[in-house]
Amino acid sequence: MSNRRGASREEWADRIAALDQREQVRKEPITVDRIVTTALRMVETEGFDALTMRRVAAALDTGPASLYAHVRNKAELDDLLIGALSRNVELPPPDAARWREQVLDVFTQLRDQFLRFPGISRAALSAPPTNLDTLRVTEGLLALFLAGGVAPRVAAWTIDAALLYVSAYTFEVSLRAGGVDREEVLARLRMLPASRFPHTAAHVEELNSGAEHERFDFALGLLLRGIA
Amino acid sequence: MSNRRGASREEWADRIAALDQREQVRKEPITVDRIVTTALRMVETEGFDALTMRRVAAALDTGPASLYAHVRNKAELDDLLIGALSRNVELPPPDAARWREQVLDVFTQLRDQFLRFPGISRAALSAPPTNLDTLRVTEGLLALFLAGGVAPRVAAWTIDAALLYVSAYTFEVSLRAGGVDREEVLARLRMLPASRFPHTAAHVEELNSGAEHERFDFALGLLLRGIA
DNA sequence: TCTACTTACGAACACTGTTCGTGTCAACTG
DNA sequence: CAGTTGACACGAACAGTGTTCGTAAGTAGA
Repeated sequence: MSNRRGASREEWADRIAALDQREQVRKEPITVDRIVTTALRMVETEGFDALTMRRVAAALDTGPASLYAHVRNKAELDDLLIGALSRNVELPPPDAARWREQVLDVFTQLRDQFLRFPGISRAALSAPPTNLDTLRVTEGLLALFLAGGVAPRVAAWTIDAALLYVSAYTFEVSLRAGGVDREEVLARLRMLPASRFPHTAAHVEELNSGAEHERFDFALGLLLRGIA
Repeated sequence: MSNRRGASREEWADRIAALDQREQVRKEPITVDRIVTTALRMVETEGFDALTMRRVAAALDTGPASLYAHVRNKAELDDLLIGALSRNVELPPPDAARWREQVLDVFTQLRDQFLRFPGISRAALSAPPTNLDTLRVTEGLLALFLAGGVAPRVAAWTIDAALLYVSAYTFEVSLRAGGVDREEVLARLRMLPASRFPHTAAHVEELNSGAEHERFDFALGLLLRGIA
């Protein structure tokens, strides 16, 4: 069994293999943090649809099975991404005098974070309402509303509505960005028969107007203005 | 070539096979309508996630490839579903005196249609803005707003915001329905440390309140009240 | 009767998330 | 120091997904 030459050969091979392993494989063990940052970079550059367990694993030079030791699910990974994204939102100390302004600022930060990682708002809509990092944001928002003298229930429901709107808005914007362009939509709308779509045809330009985030500001203004 | 006996045998077999075919296969050819109604029933009973090309095909006693002769994509099928759903929405003739009431009614119809087909709001968010059936709904809404004396641009943007909200709201409700129950969420929220989440902890009950569609009515009320 | 054309569909491709069993290494224990 | 334990890594595979290709079959027209 123990041929001395054979053994020394195996040792030899092992040592050579160990040379590469020490420098490449064993250098950086897989951690949750590395998974999340890799996934985030992936979403940022290629969109949420391009985020698959296999591609994250490949970016970490391993197979998909290795990820499941650190992350329960793809859903949990999505949740972690939403958390990491939420941590980028800065919460201002409440200033009762300009609470509406501060609230709008937080929602705008959230909007920009969602747009920075295209398509991730779908994960935000699916995320459980017990994510600690998103709860930090709602806590901060609640502080601003309460400082402004808004009743707790009204504050809670308004925050809820605005968060839903921000998610849906950014989701749609992300879709449009990679899909059909505005000109094509406009051209098709102009083809509508005035007989069946009188008002739409008459106001096509206004329907399709709203550069940048005018519609966003309008909608949030509506929500905040409605509060007593 | 033409052996009479052999020929008659083949004919015989063909006729027997034709007996079954005439009654089963050839009875109902595949059409777009049959695909859509089958898919809708499937979404209604099992949710949008259960809607796959393969399962629709199986319900029609065929393979998935057969669907692609009538429907370009899964995306197009989704679009057709949204169209069929939109056709269920009744548009009232504008009555300037009670336009807000009428608008709320249309959005409520839309909400209930979305909830009737759980998860389909995701398709609604992804649907192109040129779907003729959804344009019919927005045309009807536009008519109501304009009859109420609302400026076209304000009307268009408010409709847009409200549609986004309805989609997001129904999507979330559909998720919660099949997922974690309210009690579990409440229990977890009650565990939050008051040191880090003072306002959230203080108003847990109000945050989680809102039976049925109270939050929905509240949000739409906010949007409509914000209009001059 | 023979041809042209639309429809139907079995099989396969390239993906997806996820699990099982095995391997391999590090650190604690005798 | 030797040996065992336990956590981590991962190749291979499973059951799905949307979609395409090439072929078969049936209907309609000449």
